[in-house]
Amino acid sequence: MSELPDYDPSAFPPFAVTVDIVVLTIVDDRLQVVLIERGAPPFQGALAIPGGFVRIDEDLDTAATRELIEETGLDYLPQHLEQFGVYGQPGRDPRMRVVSVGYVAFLPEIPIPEAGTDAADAYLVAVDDALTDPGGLAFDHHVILTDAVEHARRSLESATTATAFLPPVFTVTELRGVYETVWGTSLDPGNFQKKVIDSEGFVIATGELRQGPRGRPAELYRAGPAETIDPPIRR
Amino acid sequence: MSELPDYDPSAFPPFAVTVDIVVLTIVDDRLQVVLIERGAPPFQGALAIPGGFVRIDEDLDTAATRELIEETGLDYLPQHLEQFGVYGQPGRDPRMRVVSVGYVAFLPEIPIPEAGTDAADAYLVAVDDALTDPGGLAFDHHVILTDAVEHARRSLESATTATAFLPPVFTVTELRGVYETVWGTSLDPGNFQKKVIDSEGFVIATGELRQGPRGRPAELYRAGPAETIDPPIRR
DNA sequence: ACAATAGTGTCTCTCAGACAGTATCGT
DNA sequence: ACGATACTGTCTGAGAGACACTATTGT
Repeated sequence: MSELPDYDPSAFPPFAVTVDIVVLTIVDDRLQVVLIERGAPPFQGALAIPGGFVRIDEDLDTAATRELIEETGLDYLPQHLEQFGVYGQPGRDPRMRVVSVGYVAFLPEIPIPEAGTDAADAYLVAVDDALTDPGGLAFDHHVILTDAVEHARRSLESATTATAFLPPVFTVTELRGVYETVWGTSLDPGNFQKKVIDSEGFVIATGELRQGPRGRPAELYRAGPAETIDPPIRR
Repeated sequence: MSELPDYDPSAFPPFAVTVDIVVLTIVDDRLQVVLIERGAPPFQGALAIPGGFVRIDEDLDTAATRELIEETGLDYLPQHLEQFGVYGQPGRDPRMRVVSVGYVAFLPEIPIPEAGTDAADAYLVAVDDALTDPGGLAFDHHVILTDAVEHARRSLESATTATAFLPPVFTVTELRGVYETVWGTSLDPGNFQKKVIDSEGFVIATGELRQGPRGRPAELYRAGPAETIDPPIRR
C-alpha cells in the first residue's frame, strides 16, 4: 500500500502513539533528568523516561505539554519543549506496536516532586549515571535519552535555549555554567562574557547587581528576544 | 493516563502511522520535489507528497526506504534518507487520526518515472512552484515540504549531504551548483574551491579531468568518507 | 587573440582563544 | 593587604570574503 485513496479505514494497522518527555535540569553542576520507576511489567522496577498515550483528539505538542505538567507538577507553560525524534522499532514495547515521539524540555532548578500525579515514583538522576549501564533504562530509553542530550548540546550552540535552564534573572557566570555542564567542557570566562554580551538580543542587562559569597558583585541579566546566536558558540 | 503499566491494550486510542517521503533532486538548476496526483477524495486531483502506511511489523526507516523505492523505481539503497519531523495534528487527515513521520531524501538527477508502481501519476515539480500557493498541496503537505527544505538547507551547512545530489563523480563547480540551488544564493567560485578542498575527507580527487563545452577542463572528484564539515560552510 | 571556465594567491576583516590587567567585593 | 570573583583590553592565529591573477581549453 503506497497511497491513501485505496485503503480501508477499518483495516489500517493498529498503532499506539505516545510522547516521551526528557526533562533536563541542572542541579549541583550536573545535568540531571527526571525518570520514573516502573511499577508493573515489563521492566518492572526499572527507571524510564516519563511519557504517555496521545489522546485521540489531542495534538502531539499538547500531549507533551500535558504529560510534562503531570509528571513534574509544573505550574507554568514550559518555554522550551522541542521534538527531537521518533522511535517506532517493532518490539520496542513487547506488548504491542508503539510509536513514540520524543520531546526534550529544559527547566531551571525548581522543586521536582518525587512523585507525579500517578502512583509512580519520580526521581532526578544525573544523566551520566543514567547512561552508564546500556540496559539500565526500560525499553529503548537509553537511545532516546542519548539522542535528547545530543539534541540539547547542539541546541546550545546556535540557539538561546541555555537561558531556559536558569531562573528569570541570572548572571553571566551562571549562564556559562549551563554551557560547561551540558557540554562537559570548561570555557574561558572572559571570552564567554564578551561573546554573550556582543550577541545581539541574547541577554538584557537589568542594571541590578547580585553579591555572591566572595568577590565583585555580578551584573544581573534576563533572557533577550533573540532565539538564535549568530555566529554560534562553538564547543 | 500518564504511564504504561495501567493501560488496557485493547482500549488504546486507534492511530494510523504513515511515512511521507520528500524526495528532492536538482534538475535545470532548480530544486525539485517528487509529488503524486491524488486519485480519490479527500484532495482528489491535488498534488501530495508520496507516502504510505507503516506495516505493523516494519521499522519506520524501512517503511520510508520501501516507499521511496516504490515511488521512484530506485534500484539502489538511498544514502541520504533522514527523518526530520512528525506531524500528528488531529484533523490533518479528515478521515481518521493519522500520525505521519517525515523523511527527506536527496537524489542525483536520474530518470524519475512519471508513475510509480501504483496507479497514481508522479511528477517532478520545482519546490518554489509547489510552495507558491499555501493551499496548493493536499493535507498539511505545504508545512511538511517547507520543513523538509529547511532541513535540507541546514544539512548542507555542516554535513556532506550535498554530494548525494550528484552522480558518483563530479566537479567542484557542480558541487557549488548544488549549494547555490538549494540555498538560493550565489557563492564565490574561488573561495568555495579552497573551502571544499581544505575540508578533510569531503571530496577525493580522482586524478581524471573532464572537458566541458568551453574553458579549462575540470578535475573530477568523488565523495569522501567525512560525514560532517568542520568548520561548517556558511550560507 | 579572445572568451570562457578552472583554479590559485593575496589582502582584509571578523572572530575565537589565550591571557594579562583592572574593578569590586568579603575577610 | 589579600584572595576571590567579575569584567575589560590586547595580542595572535584561523578562516571567510573580496577580488586580482594564472592556467587551460575551444573558437
